[in-house]
Amino acid sequence: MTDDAERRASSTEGSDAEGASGGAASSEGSSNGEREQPEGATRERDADGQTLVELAKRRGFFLQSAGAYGGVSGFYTFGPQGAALKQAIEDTWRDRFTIREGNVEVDAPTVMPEAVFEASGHLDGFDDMLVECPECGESHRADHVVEDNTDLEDAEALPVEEVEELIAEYELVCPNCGAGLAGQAVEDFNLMFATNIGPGDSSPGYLRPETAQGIFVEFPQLAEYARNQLPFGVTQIGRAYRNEISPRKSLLRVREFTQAELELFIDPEEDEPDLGPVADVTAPFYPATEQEADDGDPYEATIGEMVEDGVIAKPWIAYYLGVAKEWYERIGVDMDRFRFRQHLSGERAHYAADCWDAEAEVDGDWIELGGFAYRSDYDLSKHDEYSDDDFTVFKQYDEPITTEKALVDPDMSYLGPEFGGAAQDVADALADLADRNPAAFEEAGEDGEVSVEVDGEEYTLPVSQTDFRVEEVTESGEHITPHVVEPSLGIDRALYTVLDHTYRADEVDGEERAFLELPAEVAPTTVGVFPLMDKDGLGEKAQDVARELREAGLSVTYDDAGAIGRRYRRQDEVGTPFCVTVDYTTLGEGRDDEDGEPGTVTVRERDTTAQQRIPAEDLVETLTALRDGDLSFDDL
RNA sequence: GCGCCGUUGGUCCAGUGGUAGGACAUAGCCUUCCCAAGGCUAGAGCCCGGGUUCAAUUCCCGGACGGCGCACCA
Repeated sequence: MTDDAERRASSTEGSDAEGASGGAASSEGSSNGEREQPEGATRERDADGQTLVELAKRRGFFLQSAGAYGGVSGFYTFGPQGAALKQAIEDTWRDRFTIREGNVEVDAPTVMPEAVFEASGHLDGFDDMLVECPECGESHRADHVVEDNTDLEDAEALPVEEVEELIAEYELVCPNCGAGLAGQAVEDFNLMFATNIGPGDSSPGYLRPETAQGIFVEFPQLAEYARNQLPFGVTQIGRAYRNEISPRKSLLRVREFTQAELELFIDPEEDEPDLGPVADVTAPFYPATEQEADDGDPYEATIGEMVEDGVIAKPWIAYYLGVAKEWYERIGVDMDRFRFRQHLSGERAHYAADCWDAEAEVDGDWIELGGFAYRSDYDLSKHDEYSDDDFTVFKQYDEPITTEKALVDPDMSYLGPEFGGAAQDVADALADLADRNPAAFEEAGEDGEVSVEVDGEEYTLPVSQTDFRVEEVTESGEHITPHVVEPSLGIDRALYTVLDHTYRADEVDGEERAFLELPAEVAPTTVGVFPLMDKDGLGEKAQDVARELREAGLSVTYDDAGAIGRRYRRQDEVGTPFCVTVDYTTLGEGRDDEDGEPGTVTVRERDTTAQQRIPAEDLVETLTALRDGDLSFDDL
């Protein structure tokens, strides 16, 4: 999982002259403009990063943490709006990837012992040595500099001091400018946050750099819960931590973030997905071949086509790309600024057969939103090797297989006195020989002798002492290590992208307006309730309405401060899709009778600012249906 | 981590070697029966530490934080 996308994007699209541009947004006029717009309105899509960060802070989406103490780089606090939005996004992810897929969710600790990360490879893989050139200032991987210029192959495993000595000894130079690196300090850094478990430092622990290991280490028990039936999927939404050298770009590059991951455990020989539900899903794809071609471009295709054409090698990956595309669209990511990009061969981990990233264009750069990797049996095999537990499942054959098998059961009371310390090794060698070459026993006959070699020494003994025999053995199955399919999505980046992609600026009655076109399902607040003015009992009535809506489970904001237009704009800026206003007509005191029936309220839609009058007693039903997408505003 | 630039009410900015001003926002009152209107009023700020100086928000040094570039991103 890399952020190569960022690098690639900024190098091909030119440096984004950042910062100063001030005003909002680039692309004029909206595509997808099926909604009616206020007359004369020009609607701008997309905020620049500065506008968005300012809105986020001012309106309570997110802000840098601990500002009172100078702030700390790479950590953000979600404010009231942001926490609600994040929760809503997580809820839709859970709905789609856990519930609707029939998977189960777990919640593992964020701190785990060192042994877990030895097995996972993070302890070595995340521990890099850097040396900086005194002339040109470029930083290089010190271990790579040593490996590339000496016969040493595993400099990464050496202590920092030794690497420094090696650089001096071989008079190694900067790969960039050729200046000598001798005497330069080699800086050690580990991207994992380290801590101690319990008192003292005898039990080191680390904050997990990804949530996945929390699932992998519990595989033996999780397989038990799944009654050892493949395939089964385990999901987790949780925090992960990486001590990034240089956090950047607001929420897009942070030190603590939320991942939503699914680990699907499959039998690689049996389990294939049903592509039916996603075969017709279209998305922009950017395969490796297109990226490497001089005139290559992303292109639109269906999931089904991509599998048929063999571009997506693994049907399981294709399946989850389809699921993810619909999910991203559901939470408000603009599909005109979205694509699936295949990892280049040099980019993916050695165990990954095929790997695709979901990417979104934000502020002119393509950023990684999530990764879809076929991880084979890599993770489970590693934990099987490093831990005491068994990370396989027993797979029953359709029919039990009965074979003739040559077996020995040597008489240890003979072998012991005869061969002393080598007795056990001799017994093992006999078992091995029987399996490989039973003829050695059969040809010697009951009264013959058989010989095995252990550590270069030949041991000979009578066949009669080995209890050699050929038996029918019935095997009902075998132990296999499941393969893992992993869709892994970053929630924070998704949230930032949604804010960026749903930001709109237009003009209503000559006044500028900024709003978030958030899908009703994820909007932090579903409905704002206002009295037209806070007098003559309007306030009391509106309070009643708000209370009733809250009791029905809707997320409601009540506001009676200032002019009505101001209150609409407040809700627009945090993406509240609907506002309800109680006026004199509601109370049955309408002064001009053109304006609706007594007992009705106005419902105003955020995106068009259009209004409809509906009876107050229908509000719960109507707004719930609007939120859930069972009713469109135009049908009111 | 290196380099360049920056940091002034909630937000965005102006300005100054004698501790600051605006816009928007916010709160209160008045007005107004539907889109940031108007009037009056109020609260709220010079990132932190050190140095120079009679005096530092301002000048110098360091730090933190931010933007950009480089590096890093298993």
